[in-house]
Amino acid sequence: MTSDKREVSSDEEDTPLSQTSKRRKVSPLQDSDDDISESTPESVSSTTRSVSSTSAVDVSNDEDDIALSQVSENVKAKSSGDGKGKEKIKNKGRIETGSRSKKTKVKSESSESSESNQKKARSGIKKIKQEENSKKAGGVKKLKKEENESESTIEEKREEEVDNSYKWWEANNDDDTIKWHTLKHNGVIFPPAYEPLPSHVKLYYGNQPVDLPVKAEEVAGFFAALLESDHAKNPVFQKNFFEDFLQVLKECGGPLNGVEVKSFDKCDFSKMFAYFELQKEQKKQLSSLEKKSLRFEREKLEEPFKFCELDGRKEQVGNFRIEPPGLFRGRGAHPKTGKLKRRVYPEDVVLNLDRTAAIPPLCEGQKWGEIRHDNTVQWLAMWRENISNSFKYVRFAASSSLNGQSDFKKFEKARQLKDYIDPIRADYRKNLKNKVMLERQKAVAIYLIDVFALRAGGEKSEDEADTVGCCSLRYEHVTLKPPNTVIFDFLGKDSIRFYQEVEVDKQVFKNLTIFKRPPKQPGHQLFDRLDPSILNKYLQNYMPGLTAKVFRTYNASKTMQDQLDLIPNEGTVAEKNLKYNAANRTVAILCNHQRSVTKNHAQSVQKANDRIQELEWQKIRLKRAILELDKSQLKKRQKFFEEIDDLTKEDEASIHKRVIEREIDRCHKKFARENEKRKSENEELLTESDLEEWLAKVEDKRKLFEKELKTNEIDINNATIEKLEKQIEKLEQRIEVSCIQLKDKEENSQVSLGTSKINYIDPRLSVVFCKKYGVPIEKIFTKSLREKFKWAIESVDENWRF
DNA sequence: TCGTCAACTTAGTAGATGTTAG
DNA sequence: CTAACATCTACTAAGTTGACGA
Repeated sequence: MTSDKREVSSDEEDTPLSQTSKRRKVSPLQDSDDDISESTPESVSSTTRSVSSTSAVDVSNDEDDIALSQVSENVKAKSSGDGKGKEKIKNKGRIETGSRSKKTKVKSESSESSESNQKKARSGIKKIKQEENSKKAGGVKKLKKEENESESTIEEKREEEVDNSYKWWEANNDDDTIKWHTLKHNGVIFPPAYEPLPSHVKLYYGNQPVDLPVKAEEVAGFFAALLESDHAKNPVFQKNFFEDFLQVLKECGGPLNGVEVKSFDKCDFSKMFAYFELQKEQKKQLSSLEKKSLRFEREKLEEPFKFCELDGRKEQVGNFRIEPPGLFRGRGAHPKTGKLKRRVYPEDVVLNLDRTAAIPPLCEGQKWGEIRHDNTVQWLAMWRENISNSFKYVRFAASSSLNGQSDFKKFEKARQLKDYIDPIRADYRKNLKNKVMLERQKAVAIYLIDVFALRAGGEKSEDEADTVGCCSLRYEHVTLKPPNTVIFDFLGKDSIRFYQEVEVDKQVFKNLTIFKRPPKQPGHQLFDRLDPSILNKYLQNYMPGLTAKVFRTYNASKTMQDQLDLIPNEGTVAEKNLKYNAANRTVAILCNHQRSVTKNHAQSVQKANDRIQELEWQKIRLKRAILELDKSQLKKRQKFFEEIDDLTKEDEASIHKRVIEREIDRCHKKFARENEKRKSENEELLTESDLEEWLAKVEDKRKLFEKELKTNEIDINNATIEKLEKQIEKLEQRIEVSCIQLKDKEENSQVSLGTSKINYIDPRLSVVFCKKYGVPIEKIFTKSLREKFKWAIESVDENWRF
């Protein structure tokens, strides 16, 4: 289930060392590289070790640099010998995130004036606030925007339709700070109350059954349910779970039968686990009718929550169910993994809807945490979660107009980058030699982001998994191998490993060397003067709205376009589909989108290989048969018979064995199944002798194979050369198909195509591909993707290019 | 100027559902 | 038809980013 792709190290220890509340970055001494010697007023000291520069820009930084020696304690230092054993130096002064003063800003209510939004100012649109407007839903009239660069201004469509066929992409929707004018919905679905276990199912401590209070039993159950998963084997998970479990247990007065639960190791959850398994099994056993009616009930319950009304139109809601309580399943080496995720109640939930909307009813005695009317955001409800104290949102579905619009914007922005990318690239190449360290770091960072599709890499707190992106790369994540090879090895988002050995630009290599120069050491930031906000601010100078992540979108879509361009318009739909997937895969690899190999991947590859080998064997047999009919063929068609001795005797024997075993197995199964059926229909059962009979046939076959192996002679019952050749041809086709499928399977086993398809590849590329190549869109986009990308499907002709 | 954080986007996985080989 | 396998969806964790406040 879990693959080795995600690196987990649970042996991490926080060592409080310094009192500094802030993480300090370490900078190498000013660059003395040969390539910076021209003098500019700004020029920086070129003395290697001492900082003598008085130049404007970098002085202060240099002073920082001097302070280096003392800095190590302020630094998030990870000494890692083998990359496994990590040691964090924790910042003591960290503030507990929990105690934030909650300033509820009510944007929508407050007037125009408070919103100094540039976008608004620039576009000079009159905001139409929800209040002013809610009555005339749909009849929204906006002033036209004068400076919409790329788009021709389409006349505003004033549609009254209250269905979901609203085509926002045909409307002129220029303001996105106001997300809606009216918004009505029915709230959220809360998880069902906990149902206590039957009294015979218990946690055991040692061999004593423990009578847990209901609340504690629930928590124990969360763990029990995961008993056979990797989580339950993770010591951090166990520890966090157990702490929270004991806490809950204490709060409800301890076990009812006085057992003292102290040590995790003595807890035996297996009875509980077995019970859950049993329940699962029973659920599976239900008749299809029962299942159907259960499903029907569920649908009925969910129906009101599935949709909401936005500006008078019906739109789908995404995650309308509140997340149920459970154990937090953090990814990678998350320090909080296993902690109890508490139950969310109505009073924890903030609803967002318009002023005139009916407030969804609750049960007697319950009330919503807050009702808000904020039309500048696109969430319907939210609550604060207790693991990292952040918010969870109930939002629109992916197919909603609002999400579609932001998607569209995202891709348009990425497309826009086309027009700026050349100067940007020229600049960062140039700046690789900039005398100012900060500029150089920017240049290298953008290079990495552009070329290797790294993420921005924001700073993370100590109570999250230690993962990095570009700006947060540390000394130990980059290994330099002269002349210009770099090995990246770090954990990125979701603790997915990024490992690449690549050749880089000479100057980039040089700079990385500088960035790693002593006194820097493992644990120190490579880009000690950089963070995403600095980088993004810099990027904005090139193009409004340009940020680090746009490069990923741009490069992904650009790559896809290039790959699609290479595909010849020929072959079957299936073949084209395969080619599309290959293109998709290039992108996924670029973005490092991985997935874990499935539990039985190896096995299924083995199976497929066996299968192919068997086909080969059959083919060879047939060829031998031909030769038996006509020996002279061997000389005449050497090529045709070249693989005839490919299989060793051992290979052949093992194939025989496999085939025979499979057939025997099949006989047994068929026998069992058949009798099962007859039994239920009260027919006469097959007897053992029937089975014997089948097996005897297989045995005959086995003997035949055995003989064949000895004599090399094939039993040709009245086959002709022509017939044999026909069969061979068929086999060859099957072999080829199987090989392609296998290859595809192997290549895809660790690569996840979905993420790039959903988030990075401009869907219009896929639509154009389908149109041009006559591939049905259903082959490429699943139903939900077709809904999400409706705007692309309906708006593009086959000449469109990214 | 800086840190914080709300809001939105991107991410992999578990389990449901659909498909197919046998 | 059934099991095995592939595919899809729901779920929720984990990123990025701009706005905000001190």
